[in-house]
Amino acid sequence: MEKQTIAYSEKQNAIIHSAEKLFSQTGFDGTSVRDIAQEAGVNVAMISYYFGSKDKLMEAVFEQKTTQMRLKIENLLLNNQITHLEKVNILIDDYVDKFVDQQEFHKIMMREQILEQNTPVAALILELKKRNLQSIKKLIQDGQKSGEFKKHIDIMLMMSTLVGTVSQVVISKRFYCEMNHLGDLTEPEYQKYIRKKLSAHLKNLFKITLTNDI
Amino acid sequence: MEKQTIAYSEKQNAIIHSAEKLFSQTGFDGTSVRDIAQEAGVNVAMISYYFGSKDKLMEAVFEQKTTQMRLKIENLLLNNQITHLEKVNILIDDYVDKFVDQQEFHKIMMREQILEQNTPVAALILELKKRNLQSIKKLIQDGQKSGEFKKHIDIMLMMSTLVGTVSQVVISKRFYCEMNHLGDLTEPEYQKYIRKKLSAHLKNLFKITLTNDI
DNA sequence: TAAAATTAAACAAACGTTTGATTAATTTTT
DNA sequence: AAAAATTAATCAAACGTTTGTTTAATTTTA
Repeated sequence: MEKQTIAYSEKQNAIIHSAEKLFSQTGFDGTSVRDIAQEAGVNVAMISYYFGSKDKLMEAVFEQKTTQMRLKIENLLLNNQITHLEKVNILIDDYVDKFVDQQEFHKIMMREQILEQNTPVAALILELKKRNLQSIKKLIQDGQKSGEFKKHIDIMLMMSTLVGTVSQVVISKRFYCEMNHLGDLTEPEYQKYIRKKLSAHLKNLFKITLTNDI
Repeated sequence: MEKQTIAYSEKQNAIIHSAEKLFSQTGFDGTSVRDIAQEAGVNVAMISYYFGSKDKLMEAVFEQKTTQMRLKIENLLLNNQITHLEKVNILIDDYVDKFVDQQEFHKIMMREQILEQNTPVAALILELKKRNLQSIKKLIQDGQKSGEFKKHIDIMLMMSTLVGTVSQVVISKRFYCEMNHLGDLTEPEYQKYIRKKLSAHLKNLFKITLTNDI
């Protein structure tokens, strides 16, 4: 029984979108419902009217985003035309793209993870991470059975390196630009740049960690 | 002209310590000055009296912590008895220890980095990161000159992997325990466990990335 | 006794939410 | 088809709390 995606009206989408933007920029507690209403161009009351509360609005943001957020691993696992390392590489690119494209939402997610709370949102994050980890575990184990990958691999640690490296680079944009003298890059230019860098860096890390090749 | 550390009274230290704890647990905006005062066992007015404002209290937390936070790299660079890779390994352990020991403060730092603001606190973080990166750059370059390290190394990316992996593991404690069936570990036991895991994992990553050895 | 520390009380401002009224569109009844 | 009833959307205003900060009085310290 799949949970069906709720169809929102234009105004509801405007509210969700504005909330995502402002939660990302100033945090949940740092953003007032009046800020959100103004950004979305609606009356304050509409937030309670449509979503019930500020907390429920946050949940709505998560419900909508997490459904788009799942890695495209299920189909990938069935493909027999490519090696397991190539599958890993595709996953890396997929993850980097998702994080860079949806970085506003990912910043919200990161902050929520740091707060160790038992909110519905925290449960959603945990569920998403579990699902992704299980799929990747399967992929790695297949690679091990075929002899393509090493035997002893700590998948949790490798995932932490993947997720951690990407988030670190994305949230350190200012620092990264200043240190590498990239000051004049526009946002899309910077995104293109780090996407490439991150992809190559992580593929290399995974290759030398997973495989027996030099 | 070194900025001298301010000597705080017992009550002032209690306030700073409580603020650090609560900011870490519920965020800056999610923590009220009354919460802090109660946790510290002082009157609300004492916060304004001693620190001027809630923002200034946050700065005081940072001022105090960031001075303890610098990597012990300066002395390390002068040591000629050990290889450059051994120096890198010491740095990794130092960083892992600092992050795990001071994880409350590190969580505050992470959240502040995600908010892209131009606060005094953001400036302090940037300064700290710059200083650490410069020292590590020096260490890597020395290793390259001696032929111990490869020629083309993206130090920013490697640092992002170090910082990112550690933070990811620390903030994902619940997820990590559940996935690895470590539910019954006490906090110190868990810390000991991930400290060891992280250290070995990162040393391995750095070795195969930096050196020409297999 | 002068200075510093501490307190309860008060402050305006901002917070999330609710209210009652109004509009416009839709449905039901005549 | 006209009239009446119902519904959903929208709004300004107000609600009761909580926010960070200040005041003025009191106690403690030196």
